[in-house]
This record gives sequence, structure tokens and C-alpha cells, in this order.
Amino acid sequence: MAPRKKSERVTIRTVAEDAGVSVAAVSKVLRDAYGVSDAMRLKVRQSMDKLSYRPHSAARGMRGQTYTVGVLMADMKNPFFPDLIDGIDDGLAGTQYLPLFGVGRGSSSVERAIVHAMVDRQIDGLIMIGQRMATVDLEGIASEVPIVVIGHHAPDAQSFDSANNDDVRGGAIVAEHMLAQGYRRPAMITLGRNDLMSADVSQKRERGFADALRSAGFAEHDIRIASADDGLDDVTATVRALLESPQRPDAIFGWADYYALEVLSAVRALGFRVPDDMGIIGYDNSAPCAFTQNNLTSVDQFGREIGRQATRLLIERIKGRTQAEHFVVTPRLVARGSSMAVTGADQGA
Amino acid sequence: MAPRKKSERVTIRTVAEDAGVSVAAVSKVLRDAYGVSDAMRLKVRQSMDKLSYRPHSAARGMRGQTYTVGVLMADMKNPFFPDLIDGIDDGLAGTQYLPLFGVGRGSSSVERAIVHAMVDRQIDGLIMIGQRMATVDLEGIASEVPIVVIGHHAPDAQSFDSANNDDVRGGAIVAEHMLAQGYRRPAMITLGRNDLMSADVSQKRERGFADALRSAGFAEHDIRIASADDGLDDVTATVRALLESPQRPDAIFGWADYYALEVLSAVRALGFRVPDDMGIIGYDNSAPCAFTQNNLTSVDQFGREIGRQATRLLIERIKGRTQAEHFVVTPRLVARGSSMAVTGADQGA
DNA sequence: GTGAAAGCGCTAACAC
DNA sequence: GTGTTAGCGCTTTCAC
Repeated sequence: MAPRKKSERVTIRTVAEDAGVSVAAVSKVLRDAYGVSDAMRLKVRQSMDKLSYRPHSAARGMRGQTYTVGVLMADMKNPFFPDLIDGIDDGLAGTQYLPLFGVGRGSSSVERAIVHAMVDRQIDGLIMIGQRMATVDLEGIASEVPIVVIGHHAPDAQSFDSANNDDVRGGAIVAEHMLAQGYRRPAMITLGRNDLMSADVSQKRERGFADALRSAGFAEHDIRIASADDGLDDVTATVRALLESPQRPDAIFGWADYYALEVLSAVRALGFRVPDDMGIIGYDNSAPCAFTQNNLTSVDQFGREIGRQATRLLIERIKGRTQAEHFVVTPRLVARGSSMAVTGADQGA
Repeated sequence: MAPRKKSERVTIRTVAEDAGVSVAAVSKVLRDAYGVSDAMRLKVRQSMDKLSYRPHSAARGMRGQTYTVGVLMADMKNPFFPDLIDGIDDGLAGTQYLPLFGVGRGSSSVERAIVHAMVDRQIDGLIMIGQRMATVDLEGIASEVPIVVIGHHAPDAQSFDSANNDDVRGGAIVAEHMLAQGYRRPAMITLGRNDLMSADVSQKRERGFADALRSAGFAEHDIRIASADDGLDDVTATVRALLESPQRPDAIFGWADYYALEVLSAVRALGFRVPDDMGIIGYDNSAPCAFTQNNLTSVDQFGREIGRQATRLLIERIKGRTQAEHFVVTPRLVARGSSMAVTGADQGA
């Protein structure tokens, strides 16, 4: 291990000596704890500034809080997550908490390892974004540390909170929009079955999508939902299979933007015109949707607000709330050129 | 703070008792330290498994290592960074180290806060990706913890390592390609001057780009490098200004892909055809470049390899190396439809 | 309102 | 090879 200047470290003891008070007094000032006079608080604060003292987090963690919250993200490639992160930053602004991120890489075992590592490092709370673990696993983690999940519906969970949009409604919105735009053979491309679990948001969107088509009079075999079983790299193959099938769809719903962008790429590569030959709709209304070259209709789930709410819930949990709270926001469709079949407006150059 | 079951925590002491050995012995097994018999190691390992013991990182950090490395990222929106992260994961695979990420949000004060927080949490080492701090600041941090920087050239730095591609060469490659493709009025859009510093990779790319044009006989006033002074949101306005200027460029180099994708969007929104009216080239060869709708020519800087090397360098530093090492890889152009003026191949549908 | 002192779970001397 | 023990920098009783 690299050498660290031992003698120079400013500790709580250094500050106490400089201010001429006890270590305990400094600790209290540090934690804004009850029972210090204004005079002492001032003296201590001045010494801390003078010595530019920074409390040693690992040491704090041994007895109390570390003021660190962990954020577990499913991956780094989903363009929707930065919106959530912005919301988390909003929620943390003005507090002492600092977010530290881990990347689960779509594997529940990696996720588990990261969660353990974070708990072992004494984080005060954990926000999980699009994680793959089952609700029962989450209950277990929740007994060790306060958690809030995003992108996982568990309305009955008591031991942890959640923040989501109404994914069933979102799926329905897409189907309704497709039909309103004059598309007649809607299809959906979704997450592979391998990693599916009942709480998964993709499944909720599928249900909303399918239910809306049923309501519109579609027969079961005309409700086409294809899954990209080998993940993101499998989307192109899945699209191709769909486009070569007897009843070729005329509109495709990608369960999330980062899938829909792949769909867009695949569809164009195969020579179809968007939106005339094929309408395409995503979910998340993430930043790339607005690019002229994508011009992707998408469902906005208000990620920043979700991030904000999740953070609020987490801090409340850390402070001691034990009753569960599940925040849900209603999504909204943002129409762009990729689904404008009726108006005939083409997109791009 | 939420209650944590105190009595149930399995500590090193619990393991020691269960295995019938001393605490020190368990600690040694834990650290793979010298001086334990095979029999004891086995016994201890079995007890650890049986009790599913997990060492308490904060406590470890008070005396030794935490086996955590920090990764400071400039932001979450740059599509190139996931490549680097993949490389870091490669480099860390098979070690005990876990990466934890912080997001600097393009602000050197936020970066500083995160670095401090990470150091206070006793991370063993730090990888900084595209950070905005000056070399002198890095020297200061390097005296507290081993660091490796990515996307910051400081070939003379002794106290820390770096991993980069040759950005000057990369800039030159772009200019050469533009001329070879028949473009006659190349321009570049780069980072705003506000956050520019001499080590910045964007500046290196500018230099390579300008030098190559000079070598090709361009006069100073024909070498056009525009900066988006208000950041990413300013790119569209910058592009518009460029396209409305008297000597309109016929090719634009975006200093990084996430800028180039904005350029592509702006150029198309203004009604220009790519690549015929306007060639566009990015830098990083990140995932979105390959999408049919982007089809963006870009410079590949082998991010995954850079991430791998950075990790290797960091671990060596943590293990005690004090001599600096600066890794540099040579970039390569990946030609796609956005710069194919000569062949006339259009892109997209 | 303030301070002394006992840990928190580990690591690393050092003694055996 | 193995065990004993003194801390690491804090927080938190509990006296005063």
C-alpha cells in the first residue's frame, strides 16, 4: 500500500486540542448533536476551518453514519439513467449525503456482490435502479440497510420503498397512439424471458400494451410481443425475424429507448422507411430521442422526478420511517417523427 | 438511523471462536498474509463459509486496505465511458477490488468534493476519467492516494500515472481523412474555452487537426475551430453560426462523439444532407456511431484497452510502485457513411 | 454543558 | 506458526 503521511493527518483530536475542548465536544459539533453551547460550537468550527479538518468516514462508519448513499445501476449504457441520477442529485443537494455508484452489469450475482460490498462499507442507504433481484431478495437486503427501488413494482412490500411510473398505463398509451396514427399491425420487442420476473417493468409494459390492443378488438394471435432473448445484441436478429414473418408488423414498440434505438437502426438497415413503412416508439423519452436522426416518439416517465422522490423516500427511511411508501407517477407520450404515419411527415434528411 | 441487528453481526471474532483459533489468524487468512499453515487456513475458510462471514470494510479501512477503488467520471452521458468501464472491469476481474463510481458533473469543485469523500472513505486507489482539475491539483491528490488519470496528458508527472490515446495524432487523422474524402472546407467544434486546460484532450485534438491542415497548405484563417462555450446545449447554436458564416464548411469534426451526434442532429435539422452537403466525424467510436441512423465516422481510441491498462497501473501503484508510467495507444479511424462524400453513398433510409 | 473513557471490527507489531 | 494486544478515528454512554 502506498505510504500515507501519518503524522500530518488532522483528526478529531487535533481539532479538540486546537480548540481547547474535548474530543466528545468536537464530535457533537460535527454531528449537529444536542448539548453544545454556541460559544463552543463557534470555537470548534473555527478550528475545523483553520485546520481544514475532514472527518474520517471509515472511522465514523464504525459507530454511526457514513453519510454515503449507494446507488446500484443496472448498467452504464442506458441513456435514461442519467435523468434519474439528475433527480438523485437534486434530492441530495443541501444534505451531507454523497452518492456512490455501482454497476450491476445485468447480472444478479454481480448485483449481490455490489450490495454486499456497499453494506460492508457502511453506506447509510441504497437506491437500486432497474435491478434484477427478486422481491424476496430485496426484503433480505432491506433488513440490513434502508433501500428504495426504481423500476421494480412491489406495491405490497413493507420493508422497502419504491419510485416508479405506471408502466401498465405507459404500455397502453403506446398501443393507443399506434392505432390512432393509423398503424394496423403493432408489435413489441421486449426483454428476454431469461431475466424476466413478475415485478419487471418490461412485463408491465407488455401487459398494458396487450390489454389496450385487446380492448381495441385484436385477437390473441394478432398481439405480437417478441423478446430479444440474448439481450441488446439480439435486437437486430429479433427485428429481422419480425420483418420477415408472414404478417409483417407496421409499427414496433421497443420496451425502452435503448432497445428502440437499436430497432430503428435495424429497421433502416433493412431498407424500411420510418415512419411510413414502419412506426417506431420507445419508452423513457431519454435524451437521444430528440436528435433529428432518431426523432423517436417515446413515453416520458419523468425520470428526474422519480429520482427526486426516491431520494426523499430514502432519506426518510434513514431517518427512521418504517412504514412503506410507493411513489407512482403517470407517464405521458411525446410524439415525434418516428410514428407520424398519418401526417406522412418523414424524418431526417 | 435505521436499526441494525447488532447481536447478529458475524465478526472476525465470531469466526475465530468457531474455528478455535485467534483473531490474528483469521485476519491473516483474510489477507492471504504470510505465516499460516494449510490446516489452519482450511479450518478458518470453512468457518467463514459456514457463518457466511463478510469482513467489515470500514473497520479494515481504519488500519489497512478497503479493497475499494474509486472511479471518478466526468459525467454519465458520454457514451464513450462505458467502454472504459468495461476495461476497468476486465482489469479488476479476479482481484479482490471493487470499483465504486462518482460523477463529477463537469465541475472541478464537485470533483474535488467527491475525491475528498472517496479519500475519507479510505479507497485504496482512484481512476479519474476526463476530470477537469489541473495537473498541480492532481499532484496534491496523488500524495494522499494512488491515482491514474484517463483523458489527461501529463507525460512529465511523476506522482501519478495516466492512460490515453495519442490525441494529437487522432486530430490529424480526422483532418487527413476529410481531405482524402474530397472535403475542402473542414471545421471543428470543440469544448468551450471556459474549461479548457493545457492537458485537455480536446486541445490536443485541435492541435493535431490544425497542424495537419497547415501541412496540407491551409492558411491560418482557413483553419476553423469553433468552441461551444456553454457546453453541450450550445452545440446547436454553434453549428448554426458555422453554417451561416460566409465560408460555410463542408465537413465538421466534433471533438468527441457525444458532441458529433449533436452536430449531426443540428446539421440535419437545418436541412443539409449528410455526407453530401456536409461530412461529419466524431471521436471515440462509441456504440451509437454504428447505428444506421447515425452511421458516424469516428476515431477509435480503444477505450476498453485504455481502461484495462489504467487498472493495471493503479494496482501496481497500490502495491507500491513509485516510478510513474504513462500509457499511450495509437488511435485509428473507423470510416462510416457520415464522411463518404467521394463514394457518394448516402446513409439512412 | 462538558469531558473521560469504552468500544466499533479490524490490522499489524511483537511475543511466544 | 500462532496468539496477545495496542491501536486506527470516530461515536456514545455516563459522570461530573
